[in-house]
Amino acid sequence: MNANGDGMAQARETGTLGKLMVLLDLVTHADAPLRFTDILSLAGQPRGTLHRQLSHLVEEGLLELDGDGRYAPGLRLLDFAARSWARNEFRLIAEPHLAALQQVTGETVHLGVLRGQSIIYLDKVEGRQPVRMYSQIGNASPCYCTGVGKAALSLLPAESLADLLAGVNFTRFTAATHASPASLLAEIHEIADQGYAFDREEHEAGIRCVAAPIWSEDRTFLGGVSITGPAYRLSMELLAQWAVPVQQAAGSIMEGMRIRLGPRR
Amino acid sequence: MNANGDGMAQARETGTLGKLMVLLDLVTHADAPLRFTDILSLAGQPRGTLHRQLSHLVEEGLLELDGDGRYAPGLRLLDFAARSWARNEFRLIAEPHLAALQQVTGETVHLGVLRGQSIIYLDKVEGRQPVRMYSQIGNASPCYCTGVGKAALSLLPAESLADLLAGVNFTRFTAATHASPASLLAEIHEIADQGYAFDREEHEAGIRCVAAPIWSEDRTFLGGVSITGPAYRLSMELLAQWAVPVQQAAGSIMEGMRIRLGPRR
DNA sequence: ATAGATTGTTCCATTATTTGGAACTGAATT
DNA sequence: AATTCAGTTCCAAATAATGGAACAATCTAT
Repeated sequence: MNANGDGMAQARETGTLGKLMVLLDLVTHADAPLRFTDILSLAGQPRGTLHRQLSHLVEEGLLELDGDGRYAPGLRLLDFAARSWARNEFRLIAEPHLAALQQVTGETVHLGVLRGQSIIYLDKVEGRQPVRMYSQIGNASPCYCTGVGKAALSLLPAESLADLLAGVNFTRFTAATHASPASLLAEIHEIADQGYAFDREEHEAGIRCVAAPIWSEDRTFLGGVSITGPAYRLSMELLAQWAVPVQQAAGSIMEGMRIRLGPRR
Repeated sequence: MNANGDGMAQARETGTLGKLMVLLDLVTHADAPLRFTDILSLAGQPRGTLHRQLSHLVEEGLLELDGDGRYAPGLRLLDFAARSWARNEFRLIAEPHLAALQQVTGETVHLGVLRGQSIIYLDKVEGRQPVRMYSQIGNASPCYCTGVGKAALSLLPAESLADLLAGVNFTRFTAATHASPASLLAEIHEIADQGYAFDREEHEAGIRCVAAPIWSEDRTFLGGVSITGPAYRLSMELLAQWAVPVQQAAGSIMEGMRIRLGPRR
């Protein structure tokens, strides 16, 4: 049934929009296109209501309904996202610095921002092979097991950090994934001291990274840059050496933001 | 089925959602982030109403409000789009055929779908240099001046075509852009006969392409594949030769759809 | 083929949300 | 200090969303 697991996280105050977003989330997070009845049981809404809601989403192009009555994410989302990405100021500022960092290390470079409890990857510069485009960009990953995520968390004041972690559901992706707030907190203090973070195969087995935090003057904006690669090629010693160039890249990006965005607020 | 006998074009029946989408459109189509007052004048809504609507969009992450009170597209759109793209069945089916076509010609290959009066580019395989990711993917381009667009239009029955063109605003991007439905219609008949379409620098000066149409059995789904490149390298003679491989790729993709999606619809 | 179950769609009185005018706050400008 | 301008909050009235129930269209198992 509507086994929502832990607690009611849906205390949104966005009225009609909030209800529709829950549906959009359901459909876009599903592994395969959903039938009307699938959504019915997941959303727990009356049939009539759900039918109208889905119709509206389809009419607006946010969902698509195929001939077999299956609902899939709509292509209008792509159009919105393309614009959102192309004009994103932070990404535009960071772009050249990411490319430079990739040149120096030869490995894949990521740029991410903290949104809620997730890191959203805004850009990626890969080494050899051509990019499979949305492979990582736009992806929302957990903050507690990614380099960029932990770097961003290390910037938060203790109280906000506690609040944020209280809502996190710790999924163990690998043997190295932090399983509780306690062990994560200890590492985050360390990260705050040294100014960079590692991902020791915590999100994906065989993948390591080193990341440095990026923040705005008022600490409203939290994100990071990282260098990622396979563990067989990236020893922990090598990663530790790369902490310096990653921090420098982060510094350059912050400088770029200061200049471009001005001394506001 | 649109049993809409009378031609109420713009009257969307999506209630609250429709109004919010207008705002999202405004903000994502703007050249720069908009202030509250900018949106106020564009949207023509009462202040109180607009304020609540924008707040809801921000709270849901569809818009972002920076410290200077400027509204920009939200990053949640990226997350939605990444999923929408990654799981898109049509794109997954077409992917290998696009790569093959790129190998044969060495030029950039595009995959697009007709949505309303626009072509939305779903994928892109580039020749040499690494892809700048959202450069084209997700982009919505006019149907009347792109190869994929004209190929898709050539599949429409006369009446639907007339209806669609009635709503098109013919912007002349270059000297070669069709300026009226009349000249476009003539070319579309030709395209329908021969089974492929050219873009003779109609959208962007110096850029040519040849495209072949793709459709589902019931002609509900219309799209196309194209090979695009600079005019100095792609003579019209060369493009004409490539009509064959492009049509073959389109055929393979349609075959893939038939197998994967079954004889339904 | 037929009955019965399942799935999807439409209707409409009730209920809840949205609306929009107006009054309020705070910052920038004169 | 006075005046505009930009943004926010409030609440009765207008409007849209809700959800139960009836209806229609498919599927499934005799």
